[in-house]
Amino acid sequence: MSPRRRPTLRDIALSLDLSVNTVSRALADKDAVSPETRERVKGEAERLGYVPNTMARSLVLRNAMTLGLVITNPSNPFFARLISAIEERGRERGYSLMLVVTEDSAENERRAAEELMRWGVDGVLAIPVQHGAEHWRRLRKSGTPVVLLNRHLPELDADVVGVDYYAGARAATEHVLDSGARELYLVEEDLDISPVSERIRGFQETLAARGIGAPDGAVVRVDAPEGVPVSAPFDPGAAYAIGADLARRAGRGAVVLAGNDYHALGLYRAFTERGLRVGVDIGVVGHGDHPFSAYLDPALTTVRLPAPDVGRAGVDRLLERVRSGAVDTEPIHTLLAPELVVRASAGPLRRGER
Amino acid sequence: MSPRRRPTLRDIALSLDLSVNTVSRALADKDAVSPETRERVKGEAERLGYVPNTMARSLVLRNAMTLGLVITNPSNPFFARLISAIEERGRERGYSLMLVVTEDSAENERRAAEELMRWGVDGVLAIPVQHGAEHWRRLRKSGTPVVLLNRHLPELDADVVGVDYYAGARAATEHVLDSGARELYLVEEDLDISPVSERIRGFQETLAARGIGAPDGAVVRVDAPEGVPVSAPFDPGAAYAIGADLARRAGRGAVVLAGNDYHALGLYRAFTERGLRVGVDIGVVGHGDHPFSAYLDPALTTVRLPAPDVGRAGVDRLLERVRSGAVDTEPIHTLLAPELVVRASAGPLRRGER
DNA sequence: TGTGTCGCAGATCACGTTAACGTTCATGTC
DNA sequence: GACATGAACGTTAACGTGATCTGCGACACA
Repeated sequence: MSPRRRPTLRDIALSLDLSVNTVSRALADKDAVSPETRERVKGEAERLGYVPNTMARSLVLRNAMTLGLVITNPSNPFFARLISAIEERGRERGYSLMLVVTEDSAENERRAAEELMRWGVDGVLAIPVQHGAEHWRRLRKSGTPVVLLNRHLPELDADVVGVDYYAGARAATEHVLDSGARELYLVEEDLDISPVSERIRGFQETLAARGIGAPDGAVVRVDAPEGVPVSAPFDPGAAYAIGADLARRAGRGAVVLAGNDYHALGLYRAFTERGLRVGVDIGVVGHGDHPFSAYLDPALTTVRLPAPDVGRAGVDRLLERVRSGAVDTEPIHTLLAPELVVRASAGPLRRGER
Repeated sequence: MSPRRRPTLRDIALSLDLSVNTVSRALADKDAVSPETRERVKGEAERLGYVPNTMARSLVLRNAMTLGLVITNPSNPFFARLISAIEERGRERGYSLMLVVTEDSAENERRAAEELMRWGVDGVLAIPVQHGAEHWRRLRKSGTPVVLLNRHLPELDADVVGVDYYAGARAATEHVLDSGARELYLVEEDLDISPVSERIRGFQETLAARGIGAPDGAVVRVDAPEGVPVSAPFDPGAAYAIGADLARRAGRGAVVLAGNDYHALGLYRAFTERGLRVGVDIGVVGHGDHPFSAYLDPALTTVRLPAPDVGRAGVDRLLERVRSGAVDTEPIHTLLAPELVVRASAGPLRRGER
């Protein structure tokens, strides 16, 4: 069977001896069409297997009914859930989703913005890389609203929908302090992004507020995976690597907070291999509540992130911008509250005698 | 600043007193344009911030330069990596990606096919749900090639690019038998899809080939998450739930093969809670080599899936169909080889006295 | 000088759709 | 019978491109 041309309104019109316009109106259920004609048109459309051409429609209506999603890495479980939530919410609202993956490369992101601009998407949701916002500005100047997801961008005054990582870090830190621990460490990815800096701030301010001094080098940076093959998933390896050092420095009863659960997992192994029992000799708290975390041994105390809420709120905010056409009014920041999930990995610990 | 209309070819033409056509040719680097004119045009385009309109171009060129990806659940780590690889490969080839998430719902999938048809995408990659292929057939009949990913669909004669799960299950089973175990179980999701049936076949045929009888109910089905909230990630819970029963039935030295690493993780906990030491008293083998698996305690012996290769091969096959226009010729099945990763969870086990 | 050729540009049309505006014709009203 | 009304449809233009054809001047060559 030859892949023949798709039938168009014109084909229906020709076959019924009507004008293209009448056919269009009939199918769109607009008035100025008699019931009989409407039926005939719909029947013929069905018979011919007519499918409307969205691009042609978008061209004349000047709206693409499409949202762009620029994401760094779908293998981050939080981002994966974000994708699902965004796609679903958009679909409910009648929007298709164009996805671009940047792998945290500024150059890729620049090209992504350019491409979405060419498509004339109605709006863009982006988990931005840290540097460069000129492309986002250009996008907005052309009338396309941009909503930042999960990460704040100092150089760009745009709406942000994300998680209150500061609160998450505070809650985790306070919980650990309340359990009696006094020697705390924070392991974070070496990325200059707001979630990391906010968690660090939450950690440090909580300690300061309690008048507790952090040990030297309490905040440990883990190399961000660099030059990794594309689509490489998150990896506990980097945190594992620094776990050895941490195991040496930390006294009994110390607790290590990790910027994400994968890091926590790397620490588990590093500590276990050195004979430290997680949750007994040394505490670990994660961040993210990844699907595996509840099933680790010991079950990981961590901070649950409201991924579906962030996704939905992001879409809603974006569509509100699309609707109002107000691209450049005062940006709104929406930070959704995470929730501390207390399990077993943070204690009760044996207090330090060493 | 008002979100003013995007400049078009016409604006450049007007401003330079040229025809739209000449401007188009100049920007497209075609001949029949003098070098000076070309420079003037490009300069003006730059100055006005001109961005070509992909939809208009696609309309006249009758190709969308877009691929559709229909996926069940991005939270499956294997699928997440697939998304990355597909997006990247497509982008390298100049194609954008339209993503639709089905959450394994046949109705969603039907609508996804319809929507992609309306967009007139050049080709579709799909991880199909088990039932109903009429919408894929319609898509192909309209000239849009469809390549199935990871799952085979008996009712549809389409290209398939996936993983040789049969071989994966064979390799895992043989490894376990070679280690001396004789009591084997297989835990699989209760989904009627080819990866599951192929793994079951590989498991059973390997046992049969070695003349080893499988215990009653050796193949255990785990409830597929149903009615779960959208964007729910994979969950070890279901496997954990049946782990209790398995722990009772299985003798010392038995080994449980799991259909994916999340199931393996659920089993870890179920066994551990009952005092069984994984890798010592009872073996566990996973499938998927999820990023957390190497760091479990004990490290999970599992089957590594070549996600990036599947993604790239899928795009390549699809684009070959697009190029040749041969939508209905003999379908090609490409099964990529997985790789057994031997770690600690499958033994050496204590042999069964019980 | 005529003729062919080449470089460069404009004119025209097409892609498939929707919107604004016209036209036709039956019906109703006074 | 003159005129307004309104339903049902057609005509035309437009969205922003790209392809094809045509036109025109300059130049080389016989």
